[in-house]
Amino acid sequence: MQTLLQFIRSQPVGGVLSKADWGNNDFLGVAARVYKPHSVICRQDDDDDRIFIVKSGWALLYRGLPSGERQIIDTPLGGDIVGFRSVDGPRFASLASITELAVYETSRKELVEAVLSEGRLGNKIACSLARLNAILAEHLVNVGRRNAMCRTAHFLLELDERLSKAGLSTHGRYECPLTQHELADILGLTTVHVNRTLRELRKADLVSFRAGHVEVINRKKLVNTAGFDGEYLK
Amino acid sequence: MQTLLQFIRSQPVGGVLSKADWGNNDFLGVAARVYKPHSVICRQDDDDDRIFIVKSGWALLYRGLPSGERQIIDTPLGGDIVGFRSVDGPRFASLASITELAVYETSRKELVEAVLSEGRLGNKIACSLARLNAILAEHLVNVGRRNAMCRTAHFLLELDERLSKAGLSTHGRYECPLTQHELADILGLTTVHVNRTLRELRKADLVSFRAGHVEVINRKKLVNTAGFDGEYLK
DNA sequence: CGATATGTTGAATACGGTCAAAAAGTGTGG
DNA sequence: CCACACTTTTTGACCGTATTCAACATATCG
Repeated sequence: MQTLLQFIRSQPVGGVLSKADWGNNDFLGVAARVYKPHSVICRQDDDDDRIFIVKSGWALLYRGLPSGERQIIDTPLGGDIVGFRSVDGPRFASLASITELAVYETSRKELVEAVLSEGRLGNKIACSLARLNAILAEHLVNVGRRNAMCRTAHFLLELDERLSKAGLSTHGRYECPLTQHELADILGLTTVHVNRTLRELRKADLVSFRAGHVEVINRKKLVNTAGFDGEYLK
Repeated sequence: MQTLLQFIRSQPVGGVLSKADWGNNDFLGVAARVYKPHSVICRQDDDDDRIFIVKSGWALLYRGLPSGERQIIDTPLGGDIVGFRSVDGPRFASLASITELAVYETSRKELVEAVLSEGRLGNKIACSLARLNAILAEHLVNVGRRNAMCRTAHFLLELDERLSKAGLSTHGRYECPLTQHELADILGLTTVHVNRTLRELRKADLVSFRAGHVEVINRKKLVNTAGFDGEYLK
């Protein structure tokens, strides 16, 4: 289980902060909160300045369009920062829990103050945002230049890699609470086509996703068809 | 013309750094460099740790795929940071100039050191990365959930907004050195389809892009069809 | 058990891709 | 200034992946 302290001490800052520096849970007005499954934690266009660091559980960060469609930007997992913006103003994405979700909450104001007075935290935040950048860039490549098969394969491998680090995936097997509809909104596809693509991936003995359980069957072939290189997740 | 000092002093840090704090051009081992048009400045998979801050000119940040296709991640413009990663290791994107490109170059090592010792810089970097995040997220929405028309319209409006801030666009008119092929790699389309889409946008009297010159014809209608809201660019 | 969300399948359609060729623009050197 | 090569833009015909629409099956949950 990742705590805020662990987050701050984790790579690449690598434990330069002592426990005494920060305390454990009560550092910079941070509140630990737990949300029920399928709660909306913050809404696009809201004007609060809360910032979240995911402790455990699954969440969705998404943008809704006037047409009613939505694009899921990311599925933040343990240790990920959500909601840090360059300036104050209305949020441009919503955050919702899928499973029960534990988060640390602080405010932009407080976090910026802490960053200003403690360079190590600033560095940690910057690195964390840089990683998120890399993930978003890869999602962009996925949606922009890979077909449904590769795209889906790639995302399932990304999840495997991200969950492995939290000990939530072993030997290519992990629990994934996403529905096919949510998967579609992540991959820029329709629900129907996601369904067909998953069937093909199963038939081709590459990866199986059924009843919330993902199982990588032939990693070599899967990595190859996805064109996956996990370097960007470091 | 945006200088590094201006970048650091710009919103949202807003001039909290005095000129004396940083000097002008010689702060943290920064070298100002100028690249010729169509130079490759750094390559995907290279293992150097250079970081760039764009001073002036147009650049492309892109990822190549095994198939030979590529997805352009962003078109960094004045003040944007390029190449900051969470850890050392091979780059996952290439950077190339389109026009003559002036950049400040430093290294990850030096920048991190500076961030650690000076919170205001850390905050500035974090905010800059947060803004880049928002741009990438919007690109993802664009490619994932908008059709060719909206997508193209949206991107041309984004450029208008970004260039306006640098004084490079007035009254919806700006010079854009991108080829239709490059535009295609940004939008996740083919060159042929970009060509047809631009023709339609022109015929619909929304926006015209010819011979490197963009002209917003009917902003209201254009904003509407694109579903554009520039909030994310702040 | 009935209601609602999720998953599955088929048939028809459309948006954007592929292939191919020509036209227009740009730059270079003789 | 023109000839030549090359890049960029434009257009047409055809094709394919993913969407749309519709119906039904299967979980899930109060």
